Amino acid sequence: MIKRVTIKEVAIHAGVSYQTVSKVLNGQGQASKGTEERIWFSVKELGYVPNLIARSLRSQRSQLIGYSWEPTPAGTANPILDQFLQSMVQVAEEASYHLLAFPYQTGDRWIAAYRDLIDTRRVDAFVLSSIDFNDQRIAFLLERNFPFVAFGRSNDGWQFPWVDVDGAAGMRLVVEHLIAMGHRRVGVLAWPETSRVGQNRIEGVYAALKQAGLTLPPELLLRGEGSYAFGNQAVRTWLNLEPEQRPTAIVAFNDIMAVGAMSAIQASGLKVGEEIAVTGFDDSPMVQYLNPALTSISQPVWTVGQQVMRLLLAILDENPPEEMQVLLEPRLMIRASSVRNDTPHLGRRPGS
Amino acid sequence: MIKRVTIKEVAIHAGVSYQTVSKVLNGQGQASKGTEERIWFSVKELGYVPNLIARSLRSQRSQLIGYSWEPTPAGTANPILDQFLQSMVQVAEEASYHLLAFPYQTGDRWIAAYRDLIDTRRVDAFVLSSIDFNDQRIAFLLERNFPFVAFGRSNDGWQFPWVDVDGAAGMRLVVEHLIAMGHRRVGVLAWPETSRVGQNRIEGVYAALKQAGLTLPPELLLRGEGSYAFGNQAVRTWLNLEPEQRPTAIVAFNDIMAVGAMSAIQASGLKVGEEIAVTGFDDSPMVQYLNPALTSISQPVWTVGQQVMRLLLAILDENPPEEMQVLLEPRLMIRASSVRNDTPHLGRRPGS
DNA sequence: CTAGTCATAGCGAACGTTCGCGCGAACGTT
DNA sequence: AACGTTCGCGCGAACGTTCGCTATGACTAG
Repeated sequence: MIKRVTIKEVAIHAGVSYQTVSKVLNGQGQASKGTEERIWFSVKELGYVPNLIARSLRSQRSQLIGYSWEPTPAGTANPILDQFLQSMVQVAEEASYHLLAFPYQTGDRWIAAYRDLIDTRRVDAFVLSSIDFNDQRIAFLLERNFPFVAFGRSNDGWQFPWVDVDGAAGMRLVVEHLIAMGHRRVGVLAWPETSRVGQNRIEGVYAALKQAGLTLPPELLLRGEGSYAFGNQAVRTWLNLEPEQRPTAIVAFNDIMAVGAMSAIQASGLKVGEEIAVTGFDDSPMVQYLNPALTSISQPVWTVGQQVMRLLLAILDENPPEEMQVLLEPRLMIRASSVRNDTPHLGRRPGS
Repeated sequence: MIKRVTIKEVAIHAGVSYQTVSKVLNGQGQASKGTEERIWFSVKELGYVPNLIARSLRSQRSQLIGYSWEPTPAGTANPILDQFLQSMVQVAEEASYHLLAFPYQTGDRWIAAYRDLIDTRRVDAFVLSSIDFNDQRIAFLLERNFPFVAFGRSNDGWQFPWVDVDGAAGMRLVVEHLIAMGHRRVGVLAWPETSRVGQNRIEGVYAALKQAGLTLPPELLLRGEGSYAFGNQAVRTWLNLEPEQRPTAIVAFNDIMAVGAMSAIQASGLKVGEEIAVTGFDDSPMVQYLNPALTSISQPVWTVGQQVMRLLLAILDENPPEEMQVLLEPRLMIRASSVRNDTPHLGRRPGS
């Protein structure tokens, strides 16, 4: 590798001390018009670029933001990773920060990962995702007073900066839509009770039902790990009920369960959309191409990523905004899986 | 933030010079058993962790590897990003390297991004993906003699380290499978001729056909941008041909085109799998749950990521292996979309 | 005319490491 | 007893910056 040109060589070339070059470069304005010009000329001439590591050593800032995320289990996709990363990286770069990816650790080894990155001064802050109740990462970082922003909420008692999508609002949209389509018995494929995200979403379901004077019978609420198999099995159970006991619409907390549900319905000879409505959550890229296309909730992932990073940069800049909590609205994507053919046009175009 | 403990404080605590501490820490073995123990004790006692930035400044290595990837267009998913990143990050960490993500740039602004990261000494190497013919990133890095490893091949004339999946082999597997299922007219939904990946794959198709004494009539080869719409439209065209002119099997170069194809077939009242076979490429997570499940080619993404990183680390370690080019075999996932119900069991279980 | 102010620029030090050199003591050899 | 080797460790310097203090000269105000 070629020898790099340093600030000292620029100084010699411009006939000043290297400290003066530094000042001009950082706009400290302690130089006459003439020397300033000479220095800038030398910089161009020699192709000088400041060494970020030396700068970091001096400033005690790495300009790096650590992020680690839960790998998706085999056979499932992470529908938001790409956008989330791209949006964060883009915003970060404008402030000459970069994202440092580090391995996800299970058990209690994650703590060593975070601690090491802090102690070695490798990162200035963290971004967290997949937040749950009593999230120990948050407890840890709060205790160490180390900067971070979370994608997702945790315990109500904890004060920390987060950006989240309003899952309750999303479910309200879905359920209101289904009620508008004439459904009265809605089956819900939900998360385990321990899930913070799941609790939020189920509240939205209850709220929308209540507003319409409806209830959710216990047998129409099934909780599971969000797999195809679970969705499929759950719906088979429901289809074995007496016809008037069956749900006429099924609301799944993710797309993959919805797909499992659709499959079970179709296997029983019923028509999804026509006879039983199905909805998902996340609006995974492929669901618009299913047959029928799946109604789903689309999260504003790009905005989430941007906001997370903007918030974090503001905090790092010692310039935190008033509002450290940002709640974003999801969008309902109405498609054929929840609309009967004889239903009039709804205003929102399905399919995109 | 709390004041960090430095090597000098350890030295004072252990009653030696800080340089001696450094030597013990790096196993230079210039210390007696006694002092060594004292130093280690002090390290534990004070909770000393070396400052990576200072170390970097001295060693002129950032221990960071830059990676930037093409964002997927809206409505499509990146089926391999998660695994690719996770596998790389995991291997990198074992050698105390980390991955630095930076924004993807279009036009010719990408060059500034790579140049800056090199010039500011922010990264020690790069990983490249989405490689094509005459890839200017490769030309640039080769010229600057800057370390990198590519996921994908480029011009045959260029010598550089890469890891790739044998797309030709993948297509041979698919086509041989279809031929074994009795198909003689295979329609191909391919990439544009300018695509390096596409060229490789189409060669596999030709090879398999030739071996079976078959040919690919020009009208059964359509090239496009890999979208649902393209796959859908192309198949509609084919279905308008005279019955004996139609393909009985359709091979798509990605899953989303295959889904478009399936949709067109089903819309025409034909049965996918039974009457027309369809296959995809990438084995995107959801395709196993389609109805019928889609036969596809699965890339060993995890292995690719590991090999890319191992190769890169070996190069950075000045210890490059003999073989700087690694070609990995994909797997054919046979599912219902390419198998008639009356076909005997095939040995490989569909569905996973 | 003198004292104070301001613009300009230089200098020393520091950030936290690692590396190479060299010194003194202990040890073994003749 | 004199000499060479080895071991253990300290010291100075360097990596490439930035920051704060100070020195110089010119200009301004009283």
